[in-house]
Amino acid sequence: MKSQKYAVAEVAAPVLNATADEVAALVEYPPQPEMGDLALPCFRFAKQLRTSPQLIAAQVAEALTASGRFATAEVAGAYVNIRLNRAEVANEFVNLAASDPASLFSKRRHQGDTAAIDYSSPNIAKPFGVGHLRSTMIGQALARMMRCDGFTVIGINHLGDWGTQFGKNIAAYLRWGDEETVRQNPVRELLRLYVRFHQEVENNPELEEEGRMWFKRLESGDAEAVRLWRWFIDESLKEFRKTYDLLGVEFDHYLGESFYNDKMQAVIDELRAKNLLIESQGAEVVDLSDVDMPPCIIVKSNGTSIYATRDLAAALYRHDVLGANHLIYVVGAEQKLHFAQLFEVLRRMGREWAANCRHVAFGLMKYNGKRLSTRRGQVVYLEDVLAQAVSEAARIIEEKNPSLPNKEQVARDVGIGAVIFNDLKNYRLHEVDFRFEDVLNFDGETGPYVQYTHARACSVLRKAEAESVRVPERASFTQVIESEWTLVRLFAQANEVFERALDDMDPSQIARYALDVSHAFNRFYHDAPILGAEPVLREQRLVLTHAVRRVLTFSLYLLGLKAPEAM
RNA sequence: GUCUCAGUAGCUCAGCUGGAUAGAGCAACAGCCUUCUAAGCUGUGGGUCGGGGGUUCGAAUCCCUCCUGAGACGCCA
Repeated sequence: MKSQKYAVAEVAAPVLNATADEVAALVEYPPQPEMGDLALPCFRFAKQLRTSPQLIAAQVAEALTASGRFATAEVAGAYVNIRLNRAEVANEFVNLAASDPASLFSKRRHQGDTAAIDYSSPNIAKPFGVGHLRSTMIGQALARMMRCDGFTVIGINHLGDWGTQFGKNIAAYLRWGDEETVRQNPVRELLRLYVRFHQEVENNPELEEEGRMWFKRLESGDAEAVRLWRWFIDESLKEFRKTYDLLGVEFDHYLGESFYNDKMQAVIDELRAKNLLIESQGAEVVDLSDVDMPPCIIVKSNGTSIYATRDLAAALYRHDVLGANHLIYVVGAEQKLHFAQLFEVLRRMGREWAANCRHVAFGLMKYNGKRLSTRRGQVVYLEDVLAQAVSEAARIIEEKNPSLPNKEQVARDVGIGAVIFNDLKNYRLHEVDFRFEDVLNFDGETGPYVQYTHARACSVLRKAEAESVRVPERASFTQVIESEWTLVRLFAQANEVFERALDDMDPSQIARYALDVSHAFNRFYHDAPILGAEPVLREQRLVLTHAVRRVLTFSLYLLGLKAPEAM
């Protein structure tokens, strides 16, 4: 709709003694569609032009009408309400949506840029819970959105595969575990041992020392410690990959924290060489008091490094070795300060690309209003949630469409889609309270609703084919009824929605858009015959249906959902 | 204590860089399948936009203040 806003602005600007860009920024959508397609409020020109806003609006309306570029331009108080030439706009956007939905959304503003996105990043030997869905799916959606906007995207799974917890894991395993049980159910068994460790430590404090001892051995390369550690990683990854396969999530690199063990000294050396390190309470830190931030600890008082050092090494690796000039971190909001410090230190190290680093924070996932504690063994496994959603989808298919071919696959696509969409539809910074009743409800503003709408559109197109009705590549629109026009307007807004979603790093805006298109199509489907319309109208409506189908497929793709053709 | 984020209908949330009577979904109730998939469509009820100030022609939106909740605040990541 940008081009239409600008067209209005071009004509109105001379009347308002302002530039077209200034005016274009003021053009908005009227609250009620009956008022018009676009509106220009004229209040703020009153002072400069020394006339009433109403009079200014009248002059603007006159100029817009005289230009002949719009269907109507009417005054309503201080507003000018503009109606567009429906057939013209429909010809432009419906045909574009039908032929090339990616171009409908994106102008590929970032051709030539490379972005490394850090997302999902679960901890080894810990469960993959519902909480990990957030980083995983927001990251996956952003990866696709950024790729669509021209970025070369590098997806990185920054696995938590290092730290003192592995000393505890090893100690607990050696005391109470056995190979066979772990092999059968690695993550659940390792968690059980880990939880037991924390329980027993209450009465038996020397266990802590045992854990520390095993981590020291691991650090110094002790064969037994390294063997067990690697084994935990392998077993955990096998399970994680199963979940990623279900979700359809992919990474270019699995690079755990341990990968940077030998890359941190260089960071420390560089910071020291650049005189950024100062001694403080026995530790070495970068002082950030001049930007009102607490110091960033680089070397602990016991001489070892810390996560900030590791993250600096990882950032340098992503830029210098992987060639990324934009670094994106899809990590919980609780690490906000840490990333602010990290980016500030990078800037002080002279890395001008620090300005392109972004922490895409998200709110905590709670369960029945409570925070889950892995350490206490409170976990809702994502694989259990997905399985329940899939069986609910299967149940509904059995009830509504038992003759559907490919039932199992569709149940998977829909059930998993419901879980993903439920997570992506809300603003990422909000905390989400995970509740099965919400996730397993497939009515209303849900993934299955969008998928169902897509399947409906597919069904019409299939039926056309079966009746040997040709669906042309493009149509020439003549008359456009209200319910069609709502769809056309949405297509015309796709680019604005997409760019805002990307600038805000907010997939929920794509999800809302898909819901809007779905609702508009369902209304159209209900109101107007498609196949039953007379030939000229039938042709337009089939192209419109095809456009809806492609726009929904594309939106669902961006969000990481499958688009079954029947359900 | 300081900082950050959030507070909109019974519940879950939209509301774009301030703009016209604050919108959806769920839940409740009432309609719509001899016609392209009813996982749909339509309608009804439901709101002092946390409270109070301020800026403005105009504030859910910006500023101040208070209340509530969450998170962060040096050797976990």
